[in-house]
Amino acid sequence: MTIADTNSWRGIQAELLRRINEREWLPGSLVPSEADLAIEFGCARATVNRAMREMADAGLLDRKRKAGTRVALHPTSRVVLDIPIIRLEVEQRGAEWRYSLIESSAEPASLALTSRLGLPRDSEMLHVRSLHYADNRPFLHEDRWINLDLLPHVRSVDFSAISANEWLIQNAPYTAGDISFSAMGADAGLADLLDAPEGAALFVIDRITWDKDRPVTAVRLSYAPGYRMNTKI
Amino acid sequence: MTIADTNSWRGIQAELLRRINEREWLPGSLVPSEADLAIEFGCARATVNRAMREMADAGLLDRKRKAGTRVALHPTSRVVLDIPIIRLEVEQRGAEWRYSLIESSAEPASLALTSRLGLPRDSEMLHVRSLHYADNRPFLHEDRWINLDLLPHVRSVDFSAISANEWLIQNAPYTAGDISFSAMGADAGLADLLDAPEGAALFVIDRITWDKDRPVTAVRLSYAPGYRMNTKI
DNA sequence: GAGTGGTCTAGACCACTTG
DNA sequence: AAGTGGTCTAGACCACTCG
Repeated sequence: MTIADTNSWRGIQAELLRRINEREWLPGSLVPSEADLAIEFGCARATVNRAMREMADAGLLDRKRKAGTRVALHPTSRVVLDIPIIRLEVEQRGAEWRYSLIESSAEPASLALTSRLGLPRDSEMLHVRSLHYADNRPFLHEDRWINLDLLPHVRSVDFSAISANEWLIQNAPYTAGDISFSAMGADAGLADLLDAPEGAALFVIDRITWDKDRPVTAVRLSYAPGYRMNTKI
Repeated sequence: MTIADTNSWRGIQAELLRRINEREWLPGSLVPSEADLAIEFGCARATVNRAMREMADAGLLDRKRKAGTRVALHPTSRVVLDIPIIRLEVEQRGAEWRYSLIESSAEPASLALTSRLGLPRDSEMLHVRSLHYADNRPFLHEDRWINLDLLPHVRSVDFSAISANEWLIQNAPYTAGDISFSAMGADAGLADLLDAPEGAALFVIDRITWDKDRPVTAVRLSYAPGYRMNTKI
């Protein structure tokens, strides 16, 4: 029928998606077992498994041993965001990237921060603030705290030559991270830096990364007004 | 060594991740071929493939035939967001969900919208606006346009009884979607509806869904101030 | 041309869960 | 107890792409 009706796993996946999309298989209903589908499509069971596993990962199917496979009741759409290095993000937009360091100094971190990170209160951390530009217009403000216990030699890095964002990606591996996205009104300081009116709505990303339960860095990225983060389903 | 050093694909993947995280394999460097790793781990090549494929999907490895596999230079972190039905999102926060329809009427859509959707200009679409509440406080404003050509019987749906969000998920399959996230200041109308000051920073999701190149619906979700979208890496 | 990853097979055993 | 998905194997052929 379709272009991909070879008995490849992609072709099978496309057919299964069709049956779900066209309501041939209703939400919540039991679908045939891998073995049966393998017979129907004339292929090995592993091929059917390859097709269905991805759909289960994507939340379209619910699979349980013995109980079999069902079409998911609430197909929560799963969105994948790629968060690149800021320099690359700017350059991908066809703009020229520029960067300027505002401040880099070791300071005792706030109680709010140390408690979130599980560090002793008043721990000294490296506070790095900088601005990233796209075509000489402010693009985002990076406000970062780096764990000096974990990365002591970061004290001697010259963050006017390389952005903290990029240095960390290349030098500080992490195993987990928490991210949150929100909207905030620009305070006077941010408004000035981003060349925006005070109170302007800013898109904000807060991220904390961990290396096996030890915090690496906490950062807030505040984008200049008008920024959109795009993706596809 | 580690807990999972059985020669399962998970164990192998953990070991590969360790080599990357601990800089045993440097970014950009060539890693052994699947065949060599299979010998090293004493398993079948398919098992190594299973471990590495996922890492390539996640952006940690770059794989090319003949050229081999390299550790990615810029490990762009990949974030997965689950976007559930709004009712479930509210209930998952432990709040009581309530919903109120503001408007539902067939109207000619703006040129901006019809051109984005690839519809004839002045096409009539169903415009549905509603408010979702969490514990009786405004949670988000849903402003939606539905393609009447594709879904003619939507005219007779009573959107005061079921939210457009939920009705569409259950009745209108889609095959693709564009999503964008941004921050916007609340205009007078939204401020009033969301019980927020005018100009307050709102987190906004714009989404257009398609069923094989035919637009299904375009929606803007404007969240009340303070909303955060959280996830993990 | 040759090396690498992409995929498929036929079979096997196991883990989990339900009846 | 039995059915289902999860995984692994040994082998095979193919597609791609680099040298």
